[in-house]
Parts: sequence; structure tokens; C-alpha cells
Amino acid sequence: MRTSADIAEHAGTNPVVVRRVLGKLRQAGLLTSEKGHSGGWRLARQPRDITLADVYLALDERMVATDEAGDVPTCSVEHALHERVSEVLREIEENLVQKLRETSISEVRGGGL
Amino acid sequence: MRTSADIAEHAGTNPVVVRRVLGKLRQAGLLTSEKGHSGGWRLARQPRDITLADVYLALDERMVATDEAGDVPTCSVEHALHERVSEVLREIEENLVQKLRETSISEVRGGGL
DNA sequence: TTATATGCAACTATCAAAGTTGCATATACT
DNA sequence: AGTATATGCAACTTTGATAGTTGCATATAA
Repeated sequence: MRTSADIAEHAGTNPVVVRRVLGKLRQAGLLTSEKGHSGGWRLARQPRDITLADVYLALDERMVATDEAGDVPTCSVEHALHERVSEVLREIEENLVQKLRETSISEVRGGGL
Repeated sequence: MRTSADIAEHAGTNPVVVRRVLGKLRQAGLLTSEKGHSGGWRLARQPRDITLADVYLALDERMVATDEAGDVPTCSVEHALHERVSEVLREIEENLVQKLRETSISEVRGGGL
């Protein structure tokens, strides 16, 4: 059980920032948190049952640029380009998640758990 | 031959911004520019000989998040995670460029040139 | 010689992400 | 019950990157 303050100090940042990030991981069911005295954060599942893909998707901060749903371009060339690039990026993103799914967070902890 | 002003109007932006972007494409040998009266921009090669990868690499604005060369993390877990993620991202980036290399800008112009 | 174009430097504006502050709420311990 | 300690959350400030702007030097065709 770790507190936001502990984690923040270890990460060299602010407890509130930690809570913002870990809050997303809790929403995704990867962590649980407890309020009050002797409260804090812990894993909701075994480390071997949490993949990097789980974390990546939970954070909802894409590492592959994606077309935020905006206005459809009037220029036909721009439109065609956008279609082509979007398709490629979708494939790339899917490929990334697949690769991340191959590693669990236990494999990242050096120990070999 | 198109001027920065023409292109900017078509793109709904500013001539200077256009020159900044097209300047990178010229450095990469994709475009040429001419100063003075009746000057402007034109392709340096045939459209079929310029791929989306050429443009992507020339712009030097990665669509796959990359680790900007910063400080090596002291935390061993963070270090291991970083190594793993960086490796995956390198693969993804390479994969993206390969895919972009399959399409020339002539294929994006609808006409079928 | 003039009109028109790029090249470039310096400045401002805009926006998202990070960080901060303050306080409500929940909970263990005494 | 009361206190210390934790998360939850909203509102605000700071920071940094990108876009946009302005001004001017330079080059060139007419």
C-alpha cells in the first residue's frame, strides 16, 4: 500500500498529479485506492496479469498521433491524404497495442516475478 | 509555380507558416523555391517519385512518440520500462515509414497520375 | 526602377499538460 | 468522540510547444 505522497516523491512530482494518473488506472480496474488513515494505492490484480497494453489504454494518451474528430476538409487532395494517413495510423496503433500486450508489468520489475 | 500567399490562402493559414513548412521540404530536396517576381514553389521531382515517407521524414515531426534524449532514470523499474517501450516504439516508427513509403503523392491526388 | 517573391529573425497568441492550492470526505487509531 | 491521515475533486497558475504576426533584407522578372 503506497500513498500518493510516497509515489509522488519517488517520481519527483506532485501528489495531485499522481492521483490524476492513478485515478485513470483505477477506473480501468488496474488499481484500487483506499481513503483515510493507512489508505493508499495497490494493484487490483497480480503484476503478471497486467500488461503494458492495459496501462497504455487506461491512460488514454496515445503515442501514435490520431485524427481528433474535426472538420472534414473541403480540399479533395487533403481529404484523400487524410484518409490514407488515417488508415495507416489505425494499423500502426493496433500493432502497438498488440506488442504492448506481450509484456506484463511483472516482466518490467527486473526481479523476474 | 505557386506562391506562399496562394498556398496559405488555400490552406487557410499564413504565408510565413507555409514558408516554414515548405522550407523543410526544400531542404529535403522535395521542393524548389524561386525568389522575386514570378517566383514561388514547385516540386523538385515528379509526384510519382515522392512518397509520403519522404514528406513525413522531411517534416521531422514524428507521429509516433519518441524518447527525446533526456536524463537516464535512476529508478531501475522505470529504466527497464523505458527500454522496453522505446524498443517497441522504434519498431512501430520503422513500420510506419515502410507503410508510408508505399504511397506516392501522385496517388493521393485523385486523378491517378 | 518598381513590383513581387522568398528568407529570416523576433515577437505575440493560443492551447494543452503539468503543477499548485484549498477543501470536502472517508477512515483508522486512540 | 476526536484527531491524524489519506483520497477526490474543482479551480487556479505555470510552463512549454506550436501557430501566427510583423518587419525588413534580399533576389528577380518586367
